[in-house]
Amino acid sequence: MRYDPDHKQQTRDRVLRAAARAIRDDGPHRVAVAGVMREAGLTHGGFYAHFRSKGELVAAAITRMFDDAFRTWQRCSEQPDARALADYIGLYLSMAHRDAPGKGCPIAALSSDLPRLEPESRDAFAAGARRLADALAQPLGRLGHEDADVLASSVLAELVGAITLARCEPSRTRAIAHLDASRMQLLRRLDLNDLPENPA
Amino acid sequence: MRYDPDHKQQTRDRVLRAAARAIRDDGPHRVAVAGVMREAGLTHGGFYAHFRSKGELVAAAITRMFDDAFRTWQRCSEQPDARALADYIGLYLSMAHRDAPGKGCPIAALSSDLPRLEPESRDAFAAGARRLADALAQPLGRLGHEDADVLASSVLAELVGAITLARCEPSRTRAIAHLDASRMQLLRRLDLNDLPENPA
DNA sequence: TGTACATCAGTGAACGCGCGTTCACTGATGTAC
DNA sequence: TGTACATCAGTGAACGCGCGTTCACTGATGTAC
Repeated sequence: MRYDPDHKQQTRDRVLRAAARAIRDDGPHRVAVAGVMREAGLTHGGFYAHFRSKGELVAAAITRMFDDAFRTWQRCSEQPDARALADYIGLYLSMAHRDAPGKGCPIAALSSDLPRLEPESRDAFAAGARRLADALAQPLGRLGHEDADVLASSVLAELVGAITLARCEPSRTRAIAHLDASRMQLLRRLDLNDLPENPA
Repeated sequence: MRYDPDHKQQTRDRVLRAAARAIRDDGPHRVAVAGVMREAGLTHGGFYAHFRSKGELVAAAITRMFDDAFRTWQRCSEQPDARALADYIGLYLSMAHRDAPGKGCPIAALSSDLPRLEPESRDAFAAGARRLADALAQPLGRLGHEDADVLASSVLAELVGAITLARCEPSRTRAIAHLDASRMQLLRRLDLNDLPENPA
């Protein structure tokens, strides 16, 4: 081994990170291999030393996005259940999230591209989405909600839909209205309205 | 005028119909002008007699999609308010809708492509989405819900999100579970559970 | 009614461009001696 | 410690392909006489 054994792995990671952002921002079909490599500080020719094809990159990047998304949830879930849910809803339905698809939830960022991707990517995506839905169900169950799985699916649906509507709306005022509407309805549905205001 | 004065208009309509389906199924960036023209029974060269650019086609097709989507709602809304809402929710959250993005709701079919489109298309899209949200608010208001606009936004978000989750899920069983979960939650939220079963 | 003609919707070859992919090469690195 | 060397991550020119767009042309049509 001529180079640090971690060297290649680190490069691959840089490429993946660049891809995960670019794919969410520009869509899997508009992202170009050369552009991703450039963002990672490399030239396009070296790409195939790390991935067998663009499709393989997309699938790997999707897995990575969901790992990041799950980490966001985990940070919230270090708090008590009600607080965790309310905080996650607040983060998810924020204008910061609306304005930065490249750093946000892969479901919202890639939803309509998904049916058009290769099976490899679709499976990575489905696994990530299930993991997130399952994670949300746990505090809901502990808080005494019946059919926590059903409720979690419904909550995730409203989160995804609300950020989608907010992103489709060029007017910032109206985008905020969509986010606020779903936040209010979700907090009411989940009985989280009596929480003290979050300083963050 | 050598041809029937409607002739060119009819051709343009055929192209638009083909584009509206293809754009929803394959995404605006994967749709090729030549393919749309072929589906309309023409060759690609004639395209520019009808549209100034592919971007103009996409914007016009988006307007058309929302006209179709709005007509679906209007058919439901010929019934009493509660029935109209329940039927629309049932149609929207059906596996038939999940399996045919090309004939379904443009918001769900194009959501993540939208931030990447030209302003012309974005504006056509926003106008269509507002029209649908406003339409849903009316029966909700008449049924006595406070803040009908807020509720309509929240309902539309859950509809869009649920069909999105169902389309991201390769397993049909799990896709049905997502649709059922949101249908149950929506009917409960809107107090539509005591309606007699719909024969359709 | 019949014929020559003007119109213009539609045709298809051609263009430049960006993309995914390949491949012969480079040069920085750690190792063997 | 110093030098020759083998490795291999990364380079960049080149490829074929599909796409959006252009344009000179065709031929079916209704009209003028």
